[in-house]
Amino acid sequence: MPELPEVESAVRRLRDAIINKRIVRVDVLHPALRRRLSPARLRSVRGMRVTHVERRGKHQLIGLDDGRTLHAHFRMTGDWLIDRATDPLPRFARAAITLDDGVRAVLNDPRALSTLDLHAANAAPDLGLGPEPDDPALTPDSLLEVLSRKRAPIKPVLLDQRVIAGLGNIYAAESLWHARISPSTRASSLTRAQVKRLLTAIRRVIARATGARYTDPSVSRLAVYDRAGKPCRRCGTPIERIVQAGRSTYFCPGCQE
DNA sequence: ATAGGCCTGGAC
DNA sequence: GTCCAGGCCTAT
Repeated sequence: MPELPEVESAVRRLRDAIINKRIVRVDVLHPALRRRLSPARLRSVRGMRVTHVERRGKHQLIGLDDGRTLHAHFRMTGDWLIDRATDPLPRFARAAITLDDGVRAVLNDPRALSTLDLHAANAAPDLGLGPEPDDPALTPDSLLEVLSRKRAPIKPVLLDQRVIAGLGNIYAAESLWHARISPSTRASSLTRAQVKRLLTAIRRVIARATGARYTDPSVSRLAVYDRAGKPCRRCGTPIERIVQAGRSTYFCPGCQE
């Protein structure tokens, strides 16, 4: 599910479900969660009240009233499903947090790659993130400056969360298509005009996806992602799929320079 | 920069 | 069966 827009949607639903409530029960339902913390430690959030729920990039930070922070990351296929403690658990439930009013937030994740971490009070985690796409401090010039030091192709650079927080494989490709920039262009060789178009495109793509109703990044409204062989919506040239840094990249060889 | 690993399901 | 997957870390 989850790039910035989908995580933002999930955070909003989670916030509505748990803010200012007390956690009365925590269920750890998949052994892979142990990779980050023991079930006993995760269960130690029982009894805490939720003070805030925030998103940073693709990370989710859940503030507890003892000062600790529960830190969730969906990786590839995670999502929050909000239901009631009396409901049957969803098929891919990996953890469940029950609140004092009977509402339950279920971490549902078919691939079980999601992570939950717990940070001590007064220990704000360093997430290693660059600016959010809508950060006013992010400007064509600041982005140009960062990209000028990157020798890799622009597409994998856009996946580097230290450059811009929250972009993932789909919206990086979509943004490059909108900006008419080839994903193979060396980041440091982008012109200022191209960087300006790219930033505008990123903001448009993210804003539009964030406003969309959460289902999946509904394939039909995507310009290039997963459209290999299909005609470019702008120039008709068949969309190509290549692999960069181990990830699929979709682009139009006809109108992306 | 690339490959492999984490996990599992779905499409073919 | 095989391949692919919206993320990200570690090792080579």
